[in-house]
Amino acid sequence: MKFLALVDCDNFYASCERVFRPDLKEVPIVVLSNNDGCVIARSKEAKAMGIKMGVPWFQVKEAYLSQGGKVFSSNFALYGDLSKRVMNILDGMVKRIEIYSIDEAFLDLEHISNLDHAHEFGIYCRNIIKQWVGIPVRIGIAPTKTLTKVASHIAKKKNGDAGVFCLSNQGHIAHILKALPIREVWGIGHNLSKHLNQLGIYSAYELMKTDIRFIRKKFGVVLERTVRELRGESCIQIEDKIEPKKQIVVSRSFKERIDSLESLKPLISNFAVRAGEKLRHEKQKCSKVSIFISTSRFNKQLHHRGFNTFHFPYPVDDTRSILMGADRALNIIFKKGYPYAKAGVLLSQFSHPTFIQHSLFDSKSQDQLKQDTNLMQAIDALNSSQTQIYYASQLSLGESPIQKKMVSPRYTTNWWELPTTK
DNA sequence: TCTGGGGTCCTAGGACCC
DNA sequence: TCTGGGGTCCTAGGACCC
Repeated sequence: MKFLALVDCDNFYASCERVFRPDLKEVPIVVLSNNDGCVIARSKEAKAMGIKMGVPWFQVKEAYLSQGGKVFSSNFALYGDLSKRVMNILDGMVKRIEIYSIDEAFLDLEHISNLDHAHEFGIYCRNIIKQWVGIPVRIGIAPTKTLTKVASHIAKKKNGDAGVFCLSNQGHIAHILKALPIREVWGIGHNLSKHLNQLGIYSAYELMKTDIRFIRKKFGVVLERTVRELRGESCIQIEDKIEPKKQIVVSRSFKERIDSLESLKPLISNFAVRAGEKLRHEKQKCSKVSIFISTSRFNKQLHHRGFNTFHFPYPVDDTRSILMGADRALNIIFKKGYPYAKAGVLLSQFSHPTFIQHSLFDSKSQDQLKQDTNLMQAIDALNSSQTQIYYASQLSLGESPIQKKMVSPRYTTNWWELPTTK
């Protein structure tokens, strides 16, 4: 039998905050989104206090803090670095690994054919990661990706267990799926689960037993794959090659509402500059830049969402072009009198930079294009060091519209913020 | 008063062509 | 000018994920 494993870090952001703060062992921890808006991670203790995922911070703040809970703004420099360390360890243990998200990876256990050995391997992995990085993980082992997700879900529920759960024989799988609501199945979100419930399908077991042609006809190929995977038929492969991105998004909610074009422009410029950096980092060029702006979802009276795309005549990776396109698109969608709460820049339709399609009307010579590339490289190099340089249209330093009041030190990625001992 | 950010895939429908 | 089917390409929108 062939096994896959899903390695999933427990309460990842909260666990990261704990790595350099042993004093916070067993203390409730929550981590907040940008602007300290809502809760995006909770430690086991915070969950036990009834703090829900995604809940607005202001709603729970008082009660939570008064009970001794600890809170952090998100510190992605730290989380990203600790994630890399975990993934590096896993990468050294198997031939094929798919890093699925910042805190999850699928492993191909092709070297293991025996269930007991798979279980032992899981425990070994878990101990090594705990010892070397300090992050607790749980591991689900099963014949398909969807079933490893189920196994990992069970491992989470079974507190005090080894944190490793294997799911292999049909009888055992059926038994587990009977007690699993479809909403918990990977690939079944809020809408699908409502729809399926209306058809009388509530448990993962009932879904698994539903006629596959009916599923395909009524819901399409995506759900069909899920059902097959629940039956133990592997349909979703491990993607161990890193595919180039197909789009890049930079977006933020604002601390305060913005209703003037003059205030919005520098913010959009900031997003566009950041998007350009990401694009060059990916070694891509884009043919489209889109801008979106929207009022708060919760403001029912003054509601407006704008979206517009600027098409470049040929693929670009030059920030100055992106800024120009972004500005044009923004001018088209902006409407006066609306309190905008969020905006973003989206780059898409990528092509590799060595592929240069010349425009009929483009008069730039090879030398000029080369100069542009050099300029961008120079700016990127400066900005990744201590020095920062800005485009005129960007917001000046010190006026960051994003609020982060309770961020922890970047212990592992910044020389000035290394942990110290007394 | 205050409600995240960054992705992917699939499908339906329109434009255009023969 | 109208008639008709079928194919491709593109886009917007909806669903999902962490």
